[in-house]
Amino acid sequence: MDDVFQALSHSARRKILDIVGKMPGCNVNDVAKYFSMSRIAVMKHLGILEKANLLISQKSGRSRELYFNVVPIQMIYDRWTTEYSQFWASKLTDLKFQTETKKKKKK
Amino acid sequence: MDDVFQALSHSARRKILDIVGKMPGCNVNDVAKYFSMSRIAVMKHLGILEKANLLISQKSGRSRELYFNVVPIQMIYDRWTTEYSQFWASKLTDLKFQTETKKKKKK
DNA sequence: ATAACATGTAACCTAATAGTTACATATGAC
DNA sequence: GTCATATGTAACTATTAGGTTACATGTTAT
Repeated sequence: MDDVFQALSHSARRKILDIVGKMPGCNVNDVAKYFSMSRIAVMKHLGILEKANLLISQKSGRSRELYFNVVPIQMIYDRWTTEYSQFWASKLTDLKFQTETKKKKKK
Repeated sequence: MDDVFQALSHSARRKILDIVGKMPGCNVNDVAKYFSMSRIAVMKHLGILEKANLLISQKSGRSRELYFNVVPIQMIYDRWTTEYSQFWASKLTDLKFQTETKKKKKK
């Protein structure tokens, strides 16, 4: 679980997930074009995502096809909707917490 | 958003959230008792959680009362249920897209 | 065969994490 | 006031993260 959260903690990696999610089967260079950092840096991010099982890759010829895997996210979703379900109902009605956090909300 | 995922990426911090969630208003030492690491290390974790807005603290006398805040988690939940909703139902997409996207990279 | 392309590996640098110990400050009990 | 308690701050260390450039390997096209 650490790996998944760690992988998702970097905006570049979440962006990669969005890109691959919209372009299933795209390769490393396709993804790297969206970033200003070097291709090697992108590959390291891909490696982290793959280690967290959020990406699946498959070699095809000289290129590597990338696929987004939603299962680990589903796992986290399940944890939150079960273990934290008690807080969802209670805190949603308490508007004090929401207004406090509304300003500092960013992407 | 980086802060929230980063905060959740360490199992000790997720454990802290569980502890504080079950003991609202508990203080730093109460939490530290659950860990073998030093109190200062625990305080650093608390600081990270507080910076991510997952914890709210309030001084009361000589101790600090801790509360779990579910709002940032709800924010993430919203993102996943909206942006990734396409993947939830059917995570297997046909392979038509990948051939199309690869041709477009002609330049 | 050779050139262009896609990916992989190695070595290196800087900054942030995660932890420690030692000391300082503030408060409640007596 | 004195002392135990609860928290806070400072300084240090080791490891990991995130990035770079240079070079190597494998594959497709001409």
